[in-house]
Amino acid sequence: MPKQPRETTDATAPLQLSVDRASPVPLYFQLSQQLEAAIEHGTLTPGSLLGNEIELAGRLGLSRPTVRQAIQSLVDKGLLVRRRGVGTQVVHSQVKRPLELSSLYDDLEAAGQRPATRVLRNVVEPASAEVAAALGVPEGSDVHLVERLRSAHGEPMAHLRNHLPAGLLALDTGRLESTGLYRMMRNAGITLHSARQSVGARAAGGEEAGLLGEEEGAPLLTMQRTTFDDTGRAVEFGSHVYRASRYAFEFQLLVRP
Amino acid sequence: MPKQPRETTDATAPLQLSVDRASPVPLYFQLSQQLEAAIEHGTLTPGSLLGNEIELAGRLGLSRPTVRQAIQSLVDKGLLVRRRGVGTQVVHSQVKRPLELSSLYDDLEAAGQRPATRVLRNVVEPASAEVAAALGVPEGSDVHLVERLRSAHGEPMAHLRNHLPAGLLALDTGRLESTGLYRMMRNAGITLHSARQSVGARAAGGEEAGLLGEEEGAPLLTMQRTTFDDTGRAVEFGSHVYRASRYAFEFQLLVRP
DNA sequence: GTCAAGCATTTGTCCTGACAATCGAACGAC
DNA sequence: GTCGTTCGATTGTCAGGACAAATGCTTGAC
Repeated sequence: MPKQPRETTDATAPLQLSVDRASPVPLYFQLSQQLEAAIEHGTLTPGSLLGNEIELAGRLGLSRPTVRQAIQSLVDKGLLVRRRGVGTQVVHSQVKRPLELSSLYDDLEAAGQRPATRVLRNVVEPASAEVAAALGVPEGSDVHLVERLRSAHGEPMAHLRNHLPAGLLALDTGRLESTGLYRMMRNAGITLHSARQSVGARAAGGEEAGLLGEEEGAPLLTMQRTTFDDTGRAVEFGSHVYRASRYAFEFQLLVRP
Repeated sequence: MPKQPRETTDATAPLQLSVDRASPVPLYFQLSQQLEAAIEHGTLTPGSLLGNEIELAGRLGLSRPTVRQAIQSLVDKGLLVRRRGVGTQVVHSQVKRPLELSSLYDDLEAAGQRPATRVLRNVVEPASAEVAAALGVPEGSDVHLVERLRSAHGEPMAHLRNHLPAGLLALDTGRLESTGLYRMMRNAGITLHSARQSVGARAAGGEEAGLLGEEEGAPLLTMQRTTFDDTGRAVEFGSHVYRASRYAFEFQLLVRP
């Protein structure tokens, strides 16, 4: 019998895919964005095959490496799975968003909570041993200390203490009260890259209980975090305390093979 | 004046790099491993230039895309930084290990703590609504429930409740007491891929306080986690409670650009 | 009927070649 | 001296081709 092509359900066949070669946006990125949108939107359903790379490249007028680069970026995000001899499938899960360096301000804002910030202290002081070690600066050298109380709906949520290397950023108190620290850093051209975090819990002491509006001894969620930019330089060391009754960390981990 | 080459400190020049074309290990992987080892070992110091890709390719008898693939994998791990027009540098930081899906058992063992596990329950039961939603199975269908108490140095550390889809894994009580759940899953050929976590804190209730050896009302660290394998299937849903006085989560986040 | 071998399909790896975009430094005009 | 300009160096993007390896189905042997 003459060859009968295997019954493949190429889910991209009916899909509107196109690239604009005049655009300055890289071709592989245009393609990966369209595929990601189709997955997000449900046009590409979980488990559906993507159609083989060579045919896809031909249909779009691209080379195979370019198509592969687009697909690979989505595989890295955990949205697609490739299997040799089989094809590329949309991942099967509830998993959607990749992990992000969570910013309390952004988290609250995304939840529609209208965060408010009160700056308690905004000073330059000599670095303690702990801060110096975390930031990788000499002990006793100048570092910024920013201490803030963050609320939502008028209720205190968290007490934030952050140390930053001096001179990294203009830390205007007004801006600190109207936006988040991470956003300020990004706007200053600092690209955040990685962070080392430690999350624990402890009972509230008398002073912080009063500050946060909790009973003494109430459980608090604590986080210490050192954040690094893309050159590996430490740009922030934070010691935060959250009211456990009002906040929990949510995040997603991707395992690198 | 005739061209004077820019003073580049190509740190790879004195480095012993070589690839074995007879090996079944991909060339780019051989190279990336050697570079990673050199970084880990300190032979490649933070901030040092890597030497340009074309020259490196020529020196090793490889093509540029292969070298790029090796370098890219290390960039993805956060060990290297590329800058157009400048070169590729070893990242500058304390950051070394990429993030991992932390396993309490492995964490304790790595810390030399000799973890011990007592299995409190190991049963199959119908899935509650919460568990069914987390695992993506029908409500009321069979799921495994494993409840364990984990100790170190004879002191209880954490109370672990895990739900798994029925039939995924043979959950032998003996093995559960001698190793970790994640290790069992990996040994069964399940490749863990991603996890969605929520970390919070609360005060200990009377029952769990007794179980963990804490006072009632003592702060506890809680974690809920759904883990997915590489096909996006949920393979585990855990609700864990840790003694805040004895444990904190440490992990590292990498930000995807 | 069952199991092994073969085959088509698809991704994985690797090569060569080309041009664009960006960065840093040297150079020159003022 | 200071500020643009130019230029070399380096990574970023893209093309097209070739072969290897794994998978799953089909076919054939027993």
